[in-house]
Amino acid sequence: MLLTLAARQPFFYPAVISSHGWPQLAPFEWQEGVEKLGYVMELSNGRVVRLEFTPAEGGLHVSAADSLNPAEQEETQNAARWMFALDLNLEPFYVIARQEPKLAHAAAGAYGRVLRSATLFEDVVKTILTTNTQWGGTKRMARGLVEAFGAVHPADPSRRAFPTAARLADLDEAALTDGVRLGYRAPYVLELARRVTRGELNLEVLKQSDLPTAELRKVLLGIKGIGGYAAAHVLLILGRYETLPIDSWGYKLVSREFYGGEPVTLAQIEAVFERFGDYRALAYWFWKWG
DNA sequence: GGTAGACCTGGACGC
DNA sequence: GCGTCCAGGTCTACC
Repeated sequence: MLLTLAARQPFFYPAVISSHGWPQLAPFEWQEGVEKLGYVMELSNGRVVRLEFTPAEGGLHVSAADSLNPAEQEETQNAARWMFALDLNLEPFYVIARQEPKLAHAAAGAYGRVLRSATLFEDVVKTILTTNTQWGGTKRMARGLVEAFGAVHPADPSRRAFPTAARLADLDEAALTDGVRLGYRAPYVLELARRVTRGELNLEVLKQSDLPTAELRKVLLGIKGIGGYAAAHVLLILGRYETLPIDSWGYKLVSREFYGGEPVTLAQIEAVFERFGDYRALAYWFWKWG
């Protein structure tokens, strides 16, 4: 199966790939040199497919070795549109970016789309895995979850999808601490999976939510393990850019760039980016540091 | 509302 | 090989 999906212009495939570290997290599989992003996805009917994303003229190619029926094709297509934010209109951001030398590259190179996973559940879990650990730890934990609990691709048992909330909800905590070594994050992931499975928290509706960003942020902060940084990161994924996802590295960058290396507070960082209004998180995320 | 300490892991380092 | 220290956000208890 090969689909060609048109993107709202401007669209630049490498800009999405390099938007953050997600291509390095299972079940993504980035193939350097051939510009190919693999992804194993469990469809709503339980079927596991392996997709490959490559750049196309004006958009994105989505290919699968598996043959898909029309409903499966539609689900795959919708997932790809979401993951690459093909319909996102970033022109208001580019208008701002063109006026700031440190952001001009973003407008010229169509930066601003942030790669997403197929489900918001997967992205929230991965965001929890980025907290209070180094990047190597995040990769290890994501890989561990996929290898231990992801649904197997039938034609290639070495490849698995990201585990669904329902699959994780059935586990006991020891499976996540002793098995995947999530550490103290294990109860957070477990509680999130159980809330989603019980229907107490519907993350997927947040993708299209009309809630004001402040309300959306409250919902995210209600998830154990999601604090200020993580909520802002999930909001960035959702296309809400009013809050800044500042981690400890971000403090260092802003300190060096704007405050002569002196220690800075979050309020000082927010003051720097306030002038970018509703697009301040994109301005921070794609700022040309140094 | 602000702050201190605990949480857990892997890596770096010294012995 | 072993022990110690540190980095990395969030939670909870406390003020």
